[in-house]
Amino acid sequence: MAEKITIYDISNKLNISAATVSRALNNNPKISLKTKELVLKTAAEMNYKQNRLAQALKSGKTNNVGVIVPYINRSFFSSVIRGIEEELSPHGYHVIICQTHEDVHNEIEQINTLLNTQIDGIFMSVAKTTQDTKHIEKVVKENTPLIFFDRKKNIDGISSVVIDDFKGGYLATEHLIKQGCKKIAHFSGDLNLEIYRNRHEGYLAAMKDYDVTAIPKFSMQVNSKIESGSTAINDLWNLSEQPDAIFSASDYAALGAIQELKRKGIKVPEEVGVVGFSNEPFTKYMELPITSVDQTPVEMGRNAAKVFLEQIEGSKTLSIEKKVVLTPKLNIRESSNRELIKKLLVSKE
Amino acid sequence: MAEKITIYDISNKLNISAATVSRALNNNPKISLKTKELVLKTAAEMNYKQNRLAQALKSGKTNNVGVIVPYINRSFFSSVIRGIEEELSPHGYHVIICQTHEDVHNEIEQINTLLNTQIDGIFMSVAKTTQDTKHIEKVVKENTPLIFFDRKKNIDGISSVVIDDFKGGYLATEHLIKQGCKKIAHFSGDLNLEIYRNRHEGYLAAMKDYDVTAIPKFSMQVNSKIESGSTAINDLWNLSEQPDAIFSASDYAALGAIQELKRKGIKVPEEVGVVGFSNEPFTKYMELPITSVDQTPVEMGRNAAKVFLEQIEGSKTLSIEKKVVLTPKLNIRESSNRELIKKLLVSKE
DNA sequence: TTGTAGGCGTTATCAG
DNA sequence: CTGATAACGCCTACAA
Repeated sequence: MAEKITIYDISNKLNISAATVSRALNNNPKISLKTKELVLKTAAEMNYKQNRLAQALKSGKTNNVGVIVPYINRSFFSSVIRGIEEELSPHGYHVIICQTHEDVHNEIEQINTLLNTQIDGIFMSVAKTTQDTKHIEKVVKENTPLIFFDRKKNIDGISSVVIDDFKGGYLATEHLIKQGCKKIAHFSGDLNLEIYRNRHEGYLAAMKDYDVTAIPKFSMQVNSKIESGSTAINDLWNLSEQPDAIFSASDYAALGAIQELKRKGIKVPEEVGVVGFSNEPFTKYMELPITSVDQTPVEMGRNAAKVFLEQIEGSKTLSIEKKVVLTPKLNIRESSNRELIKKLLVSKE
Repeated sequence: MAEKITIYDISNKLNISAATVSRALNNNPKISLKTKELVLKTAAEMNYKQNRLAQALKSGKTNNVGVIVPYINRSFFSSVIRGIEEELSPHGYHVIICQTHEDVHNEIEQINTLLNTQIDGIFMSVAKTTQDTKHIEKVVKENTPLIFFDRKKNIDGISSVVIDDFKGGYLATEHLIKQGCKKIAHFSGDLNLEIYRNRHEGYLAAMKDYDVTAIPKFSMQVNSKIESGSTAINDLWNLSEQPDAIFSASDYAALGAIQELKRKGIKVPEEVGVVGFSNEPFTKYMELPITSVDQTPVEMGRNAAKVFLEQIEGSKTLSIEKKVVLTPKLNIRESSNRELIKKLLVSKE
């Protein structure tokens, strides 16, 4: 049962032409109100459903967009996708997701199959291993709108939505300085990635602006892993002098640092303040909640979607490259909040 | 530039028919190796891309599936989606995501637009507010494969993949009993939902099997929120007697419980053991890591995908309803592990 | 206002 | 083995 019914089925039943049915269904002005209502009524009765596929083939527009991310179940990425979906869904778009597993080869593959499916646009955060960008440039050449979010490459004509990582690094460091920290260490990620370079530079700039000496040995490259954070602390504590604060470009490394400091009997934040980056869900649930820079992922997704919509509304030929930079938000929690701790201690006495 | 090129462009250039080109491209046996290779070569040169849309219109198969979840950025759901994507992607399917925001109206809307787009199948976890299931039955009537995961409704002919919530509840409770707990409380979720009823029954069954008295007042309905967990603890501590363990059907409520117990100066797990449910990422990062029942979401997604594949391979008419029940996994951590704590204490002395 | 006809890109059928 | 043709379901000039 439930044969697919088409506009022809309706037109036969009503003894009118399929064209008329089509017009009635599409609010075409060139049609009498009477026939229109009749068509609409019988369409509903016959349980007619528009075949968006045929429509898409005709119009060259599928109303589908693709989103390419490393892993869909990372909190950050799934939140961006949520933002994209929520912004685009009211406009009739569907979101197709693809994972690269941080592998360029998958990235290339995904882009190709997405183009085959005739999506109307692509949103992507490039894989860590992506160096060559021919596959990405190809998308632009085919006139398919492409929008980078978070992890981007600098390619002419491609819009992007990112957060101001420099500012994020600056805010985090400034906050630690204002808490009275004088010797602030920085755990950076892979400095080949722009985002980590920017966070690092934000850190250095804040140190400079507030006349705090940035000790070179205190800038360490640390993976985004709990163990790496612990190891880094041990490395630091093998030096001749130790920091009184850590600004980590990763929440996981920040967590590892806190765990290791605790093992060493060092008090956080009294002796060492810690700030992380990304505002991973776990940071706020900890017994000692971790201060972290929020990348506002849902907002990022929404903005990327808006850029896309503007891009397809605008004239096709004139595709303006738009660079949106969102301001990160510092969520101050106990791991860095000396004032709060002091108050708590006083109130307990 | 980059005009869309079709098989006709290739056929013109080669002075052969489009049909032959099509055959060459599709590994059709009825074609000479020579022409086939020629076509393949020039197709590559001309940068030809198959239009999957036209193919889909012709074949009635889009190679797209839809996944409907309450929120895509919940750890559990995004992990299920990951599993679905990873299992289906090698088979050439794309995954379209939809969110219901726990609202039936959105659910109905999403199902309709998905059907319009001619997807090949739907995966879904129903919204909490869903009572009436006409919109879901409609999908089956249209012969579109539908597979429930986690939150299902009992509808004839619909396959589902869930975890054995009863067993999850049983395992958690059994574990607490084996840790020496005698008065175990249970925080259940909304008992209108099957999953929570099953967890509750698992709890009761374990208590019975081990001859531990289940005190009715210790079975409480608690929301999946941190504050609700805290409140529940306060309620319990206003009773004439208190539990020595909590099995919470929610990790968030478990966390709230632990926080409140700590505020009261009650030691976890020495005085009160706590077990949660879902294995949310944060549970293992806590200073006191929380024991929790893992729902193996990625596996759930993979299995749902497999059921789908079987269903479309099999004859269309004979759609067998398949019920897959996965075994949950108890991750024992410090919040319930008295043995571990004892050892740690001894080693410290 | 309505009908006719052609085409979107592909594939399947039927001749040749 | 290859070519012509129709068809998938819809939309849109153009004609009536």
